[in-house]
Amino acid sequence: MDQKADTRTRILDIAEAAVLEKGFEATSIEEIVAGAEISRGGFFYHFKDKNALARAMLERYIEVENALYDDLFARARELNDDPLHCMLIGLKLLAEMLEEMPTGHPGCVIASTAYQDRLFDKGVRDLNRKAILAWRKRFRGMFEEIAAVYEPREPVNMDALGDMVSGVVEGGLVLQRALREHNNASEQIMLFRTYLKLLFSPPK
Amino acid sequence: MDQKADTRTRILDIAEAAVLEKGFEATSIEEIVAGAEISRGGFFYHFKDKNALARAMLERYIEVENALYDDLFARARELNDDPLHCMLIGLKLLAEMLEEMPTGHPGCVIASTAYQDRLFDKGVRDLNRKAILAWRKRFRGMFEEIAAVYEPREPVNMDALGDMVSGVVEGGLVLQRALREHNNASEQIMLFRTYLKLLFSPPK
DNA sequence: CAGCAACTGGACTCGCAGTACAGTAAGGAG
DNA sequence: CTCCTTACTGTACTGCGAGTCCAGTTGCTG
Repeated sequence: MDQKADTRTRILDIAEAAVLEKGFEATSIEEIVAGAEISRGGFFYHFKDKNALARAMLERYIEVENALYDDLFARARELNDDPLHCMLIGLKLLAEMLEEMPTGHPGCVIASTAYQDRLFDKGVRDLNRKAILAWRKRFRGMFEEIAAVYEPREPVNMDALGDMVSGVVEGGLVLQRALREHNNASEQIMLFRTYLKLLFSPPK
Repeated sequence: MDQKADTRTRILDIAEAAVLEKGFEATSIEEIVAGAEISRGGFFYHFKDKNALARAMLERYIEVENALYDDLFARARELNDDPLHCMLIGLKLLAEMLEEMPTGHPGCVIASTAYQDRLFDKGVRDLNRKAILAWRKRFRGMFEEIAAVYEPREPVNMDALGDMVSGVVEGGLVLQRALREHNNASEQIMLFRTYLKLLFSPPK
């Protein structure tokens, strides 16, 4: 029972590392079982097929990411109670965190899943979708708090602005992957921060 | 000779449509040859392997994309000679174009390639990289022209700002794919436009 | 008519996903 | 102490898709 949890987690760890490095499709089950030191039979005991693995990975990843955002903005809130400054500090922390991550942060998982769409079943795609919608809601809420204090200088769609956080991170990660540079994502976040500063500049 | 060009193009057309719809890995050669009405042998006559196909697709796509940007911003320039307004009009045109594209525009190809990295050889990855660097240069140049007339209100890294055009488009397309909505990319571009408006607001 | 370009078609290898199932070691419930 | 379940191991097999090899065909071209 405990064994089960251990092995399952070990499979997920190994699979996640491999998938982040080279993509889902390029990661063979053979390789995962070798890394986790189990048999092929053992793998299929835990996961019905590769789809089930993808689903479990996504679920775990989304939880981690949410906890990370919770933590990041909680720390930011402690540093400054103003919603705008809290957001700016949170994004700064996010940018710093991204820079410290050597081989690109997990955000990839979302884009990766999105781009291999047909490889996955409906369950996986829905999970992906829900995670992004949750982030939209989260950031939209924060931007509305800000807008209650700072009148935006230009009219903006709050849903789209919420999405822009995810979009800028994902876009930055795409650039980073393709360019094989290491700080594009954090630079993009820093630019997004200057946007917010300009958008919400004078308090009401 | 003409036949060759025809068939090659037909293969590329079919492959591109399939890859955009469901990803490179999920597109089998079997399916491509069925669509192009040739034999498997015929396919391998034109392309050494799937990698060569990917490379050819990317080359073609990058050319099309560059031509598209040339055209878009040339039209924008005709409408307004001021560099800032030219950029704003160009982005508006880009956003409109993206909205009119039913199943996501080719931009995907870049992200798609980036996320299936290890599947491809160095040639493909380098092509991808060069294309993004070319866009960085292109937009950076345009932003410098703008900055010569409009002092930026906040200090920004011009390379990063250039990348932000690609990043916002790619990020928007990731969202669009994952959410199965249809105008996220164009909305993100419109938000980026308001950023530029705010950043370069008062003329020197 | 020779020769090359542009194929067709079939047979084969290989790697990987997934199935099937028989067997086993360890721990708890009765 | 035995029975049962959980968490596996190990092997053997199917099926698919990529990629190779190659012999043969068709059509234009010098």
